[in-house]
Order: sequence, then C-alpha cells, then structure tokens
Amino acid sequence: MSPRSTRRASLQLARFVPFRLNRLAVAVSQHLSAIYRGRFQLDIPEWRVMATVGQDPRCTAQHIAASTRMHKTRVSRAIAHLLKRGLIERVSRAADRREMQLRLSSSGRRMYAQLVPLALLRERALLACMSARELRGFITGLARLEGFLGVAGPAAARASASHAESLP
Amino acid sequence: MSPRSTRRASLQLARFVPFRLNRLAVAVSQHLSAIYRGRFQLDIPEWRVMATVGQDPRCTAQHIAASTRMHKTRVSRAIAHLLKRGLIERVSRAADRREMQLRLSSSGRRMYAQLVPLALLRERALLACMSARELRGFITGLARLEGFLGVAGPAAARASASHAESLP
DNA sequence: CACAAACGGTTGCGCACGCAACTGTCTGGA
DNA sequence: TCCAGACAGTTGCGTGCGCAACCGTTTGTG
Repeated sequence: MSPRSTRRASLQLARFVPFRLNRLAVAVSQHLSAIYRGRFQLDIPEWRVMATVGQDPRCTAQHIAASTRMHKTRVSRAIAHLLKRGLIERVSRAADRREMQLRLSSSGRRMYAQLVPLALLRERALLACMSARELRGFITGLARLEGFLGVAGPAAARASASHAESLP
Repeated sequence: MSPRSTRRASLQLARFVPFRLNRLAVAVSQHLSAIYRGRFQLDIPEWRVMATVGQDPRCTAQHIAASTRMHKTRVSRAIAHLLKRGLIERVSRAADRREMQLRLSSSGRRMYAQLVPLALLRERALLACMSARELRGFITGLARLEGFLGVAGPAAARASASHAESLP
C-alpha cells in the first residue's frame, strides 16, 4: 500500500461525493417544490408528468417512466391524480389498446403556461451562484456522471452540452 | 420581453438541472447502496449514522441530524436499529442527561473498517469517469450550490475544495 | 390457429418517511 | 425559587413509495 492511498483511508461524510450529491438534490428539490406544492398543489411526480406531457403531446405513461426514470407505479398514480383534477386527458389508441395517449387539458395548459416560466426562473436563480465558466464545468461533470451511470439517453447527453451556453 | 428570453420559454425536463440532479443522486445512491444493503444489511440512514459515529467518537443523535441533514426521527430510527444489532453503543452523559453519547461497538468497528475502504473505492470508481480537471470543476460547482442553499457548514466548504486534489 | 410470452398499465401490501405531539431534562429570567 | 420555554430524543399517525402480482392486450412462434 502506497503512502498516498493510506493517507486517505479515513472517510469524512462531508467530503464524500455521493452523500453530498444526495444532500444537494434533496435541498434543490425542496427549494423548487415550494412552487409546485404551494401554488399549484402538485407534488414532484405530478410536476414531472405535467412537464413531460406538456412538451410531448402524444405521450404515454411508459414514455414518461422511461424519460423521467420514475417507477411505473409512481407515474401511474401521478397520472391518476392529474386525471381526477382534470389537468390532463387520456385517449386509448386504436393501434394498440394497451397504450393510453396523454395530453394536457385546457386547464392543464393554462397551469403549464404559468408553471414553466416560474420553474425556469428558479433554475436560473439557483445557477446564478456560479460564474458561466463554473457552470459549464459543473454541467460537464453532471453529464459525465449521467453517461457513466446510464441515466440519460444519447439525445439528452447531446442536449445537455448545448444547454449550458444559454444559461447565465 | 427580449427575443433571447422568449427563445427558451419552453422547458425540457432532460435539460432541467434540478431534475437532472435529482435523477443523478438517485442513481448514485442505488449504485452505492448495493454495498450497504447486500453485504452489510445497512440502509442509507444506517450507513450515514455508522459513518458519522465512526469518524466522531463522541457523537450525539442531534449532531448526526445536523451534519447529515436527516430528519431527527430518521436518525432516531436508524440508531435504534443499530443498537438492536449491537453495532453501536450509547451512554447518557452526566453533564446533560438529555443527550446520549454514541460510539461504535467492537463489532461496529470491525464493520466500519470493512465498509470505509469499499465506499471510498466506489467513489473513486464513480469519479473516474471524469478527468482531474473536470472533477475539480464539478466539485467547485457542487460547493457553490451547497453554499447557496446553505446545506454545508463552513468547515465542509473549506474541506471540499482541498478534497478534489486527492482524487483521480 | 393457438397459446405462451411480452408488454402497458393498475392495484394490494408492507415499509420507511416526515409531521406533530409527547416525555424527560435543562436553562434563564421574574 | 419556580416555572415557562427550549431542547434531546421517541412515538403515533397518515402518506407515498417500490415490489410483486395482477388484468387485458398484443406479438410471435409452433
């Protein structure tokens, strides 16, 4: 064993990246979910469904589960809530009657139109604690880890790089 | 409204940093908790308690809750499990009988000694998907966000900068 | 054509979580 | 001195979650 590897044989949780990542994600979630819950009575799964359906108008539960990496039961329950509130609508496809096509209702579209600018504003406010250069570095690392763990499709990986350019 | 701000008035969840952070944290947690659960039958709160008690031998539940930012009931239940399994011990302090001082038992120390190298190994394996330069950038951004959201004490902030140097 | 396997989506169940309320202990000011 | 409030830690309760099992539909293979 080299002196170098023994030097850091101890563990400090405050420096342990997986822990820090989890703690940070919880804090960011809480920071944002104040909007969803307080103003629109959406929890996080519901917000994700709204966001996904809003950007893809011929969306299925399956597709939402895959792109958000939420468990399909979580998606199913979020959809059930949104249906009950009349924020989304569902039609079964003639081609395959197992699938249900989802889209925003008119009231859902109204909420979506209010929700999206607020969410983007919060994201910008959050990331404004970094310089543009730091942000690029951070996003790059994020994308590397996503790629390593296989949590983002190739489309998302391509998108993420260009995204940094349009942020402060 | 400027053309620039209207250009990105739409939201793509796959590019939305808070969502990506959460998704990544979940993936990293699952990646790591395979060790804790499979090999040592620890869940994440229990692992965090072990890690905290192991690095600070005169630790209280209160201190664990503050430094990990876990809810005190979560900490309390994790401690109860570890006590039942004989991995930690507890003595009430004469100075203040509300507080209970925690420390690893001998079997807890044995587990800790096996656990820490594995955890550090996994961290290194995870972060090896980045170059040293990318890693520094990523850790810097992490620290900025932690500072902005107030999730890390000043000690942790100081530590995090120097940490990057000792990683690949 | 038939039937088994795969698939989209839902549901029953057990479990961990956070909130609020609680117990027991300490502290500070009237 | 006393008592109201703060604090460490625990517990009852409602809720959301993931797993596994399930239903109805489609697909593929003999």
